[in-house]
Amino acid sequence: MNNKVTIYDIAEKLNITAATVSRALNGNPNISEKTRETVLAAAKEMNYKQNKLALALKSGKSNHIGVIVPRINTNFFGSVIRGIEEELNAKGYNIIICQSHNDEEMEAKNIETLIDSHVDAIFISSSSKSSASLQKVLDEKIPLIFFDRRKIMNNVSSVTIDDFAGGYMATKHLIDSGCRKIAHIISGPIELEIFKERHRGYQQALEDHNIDYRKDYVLRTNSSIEEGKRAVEILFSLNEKPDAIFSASDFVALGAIQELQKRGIKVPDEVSVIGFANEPFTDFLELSISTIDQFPLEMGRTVARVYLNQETGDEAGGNVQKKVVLQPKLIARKSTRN
Amino acid sequence: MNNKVTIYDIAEKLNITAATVSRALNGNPNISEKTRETVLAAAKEMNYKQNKLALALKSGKSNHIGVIVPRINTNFFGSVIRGIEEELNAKGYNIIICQSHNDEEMEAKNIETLIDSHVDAIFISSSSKSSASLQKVLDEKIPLIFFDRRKIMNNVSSVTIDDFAGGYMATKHLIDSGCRKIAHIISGPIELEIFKERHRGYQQALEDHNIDYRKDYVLRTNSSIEEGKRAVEILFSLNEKPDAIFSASDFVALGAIQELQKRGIKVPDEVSVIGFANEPFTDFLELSISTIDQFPLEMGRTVARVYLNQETGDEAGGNVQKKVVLQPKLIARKSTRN
DNA sequence: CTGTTAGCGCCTTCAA
DNA sequence: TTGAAGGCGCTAACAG
Repeated sequence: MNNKVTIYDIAEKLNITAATVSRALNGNPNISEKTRETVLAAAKEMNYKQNKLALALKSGKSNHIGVIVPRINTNFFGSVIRGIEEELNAKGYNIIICQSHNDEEMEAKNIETLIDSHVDAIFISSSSKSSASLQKVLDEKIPLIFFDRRKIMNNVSSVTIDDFAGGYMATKHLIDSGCRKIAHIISGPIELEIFKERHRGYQQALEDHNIDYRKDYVLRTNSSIEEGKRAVEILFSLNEKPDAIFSASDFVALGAIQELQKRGIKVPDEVSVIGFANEPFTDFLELSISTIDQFPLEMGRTVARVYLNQETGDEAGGNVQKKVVLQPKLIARKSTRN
Repeated sequence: MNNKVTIYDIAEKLNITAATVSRALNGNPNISEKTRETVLAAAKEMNYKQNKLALALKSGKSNHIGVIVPRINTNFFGSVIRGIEEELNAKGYNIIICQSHNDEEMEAKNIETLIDSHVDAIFISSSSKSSASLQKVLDEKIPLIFFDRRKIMNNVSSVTIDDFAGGYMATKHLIDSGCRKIAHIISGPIELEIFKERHRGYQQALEDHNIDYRKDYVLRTNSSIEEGKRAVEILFSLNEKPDAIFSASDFVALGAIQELQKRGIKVPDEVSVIGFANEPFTDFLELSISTIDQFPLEMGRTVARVYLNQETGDEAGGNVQKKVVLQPKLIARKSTRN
């Protein structure tokens, strides 16, 4: 029952040559209608299946796409991947997923593996400061597309959200509700564009509303609940305590809220808190958390489409790379006043 | 800069033959130390990289493993995949992920694609009632391993948790805390083993404590927050209202709690609620949700190990398939009394 | 120890 | 319209 039927088997049975079988199977026009039908019938009957490995070797195209994310078990990345998959599966691609765990070395290794596997393209939300590994991808002439976390590189398409706008709208939302002493938690490596931009949006919003930027109101942490608690400890040991917190991560926002409540500080009445990413749990809580939606599913679909477009459009000529920027959306919930 | 160096290029440069190069590269003992060193040096210098596609075609082994899950963007499956990946990447495998969306047809299509891609094995948390597609995998002599949601098939290893025990301990926990009118929500297709088993555990616990099984206390839903709310609507329109709910899904448990609270029913004082899966959000809530932990990371790692073992152990002879059953753990939180 | 040959399964010129 | 031949890159069997 093991399926090892090749075009040679079909050819033999039909007393023709493998080349003809190949032609029939691939819709090559230089073949008589009759032979084509015969071949197709035989192929079906013999339960023939094209060996994609042979095809890949021959054509140099594997129909596999590599996707690298920091981690898979978060709603944001899970949804992006889902979007990519939906779009790409329909076109006959499979996706190979790698996790970098926010580690530059691991990411480099993932890239290595994917190149080795001859993927047709790599989509990445990069955790690297250096672009060395990424450059390798380009050197191999493998299309590279950034999503969410991009780096500045030539000839590389990207799909991101406008993190500056996200930071701005979060901060403005706090300001509009009357907050003036707004802290910001940079909940990830400041080297990454996304955090820089969110921070920049924060700064700009303050400036536009004539609020001084205070260095002691800006903290750097990792993205975890624990770190959110610690951040509050630090912020509330200051002489002048903040009346609002804009965290670049929902998890940190949650930790902050928990610590505030533990200290008997009322959210949002005394301190407003807003997060980033719209992870589902933010909506589950009794005190639901205001946040910024990044439309991950849409992002994933867009990444896939950008790739497909630039593949088919290549001959048209020239630079087809594209920088798509999606607009984030403020989701106002109970952890902030309105 | 495009890297197209083959063993022929190396051979040519060194005035030897490709076969010798291959031998040197693969640690074949039949070769002089001197040539080996020369080849290795040249390979490094020329930045040679083995073409895995050619290797795959030649050997019939792709070093890709297909993984099929209902959906990827849930903590449970995300973590399982993470566990699989950790273990398998280290051994040079890549994993290809497919989502079935709980749809039998989609799952069949995924299987088809993976077979076509010549994956070395398929790991699946199956959503199918029929085993037809799964049988195809076996017909192709591709190792198949179930995790979480298994089906009864010969020659197939599986890694699951003891869902019966999970259902039993959840129910017993409610009974121990004084509940007697315990409802059960089967939050998924009853055709799936996992739900049958959890239900059986529920029944057994009732029986062991001399509590009658009431059909009107057992509901079937999908796994969503909305369905949890609806379930409460139905249960609390009964004459004799339950004093506890055991849901086979955390999401449904959450919905149920929200609806109960909306109705002014105190959780856990008037009604206790326990879920299943230990999704992270269950611990984030102010009223944290009691649940059953399934150790997804461990499950993923185990699946990978079972595969690796049965691959290497094959020669040893005979049936190496294995049924691993992990023990779940009760996580008592605030949504139940203790 | 090394070279020659053949083949994994497919596609694609070049001839006929 | 079809056949013959060669090659994608690698490995393994058989000679020498």
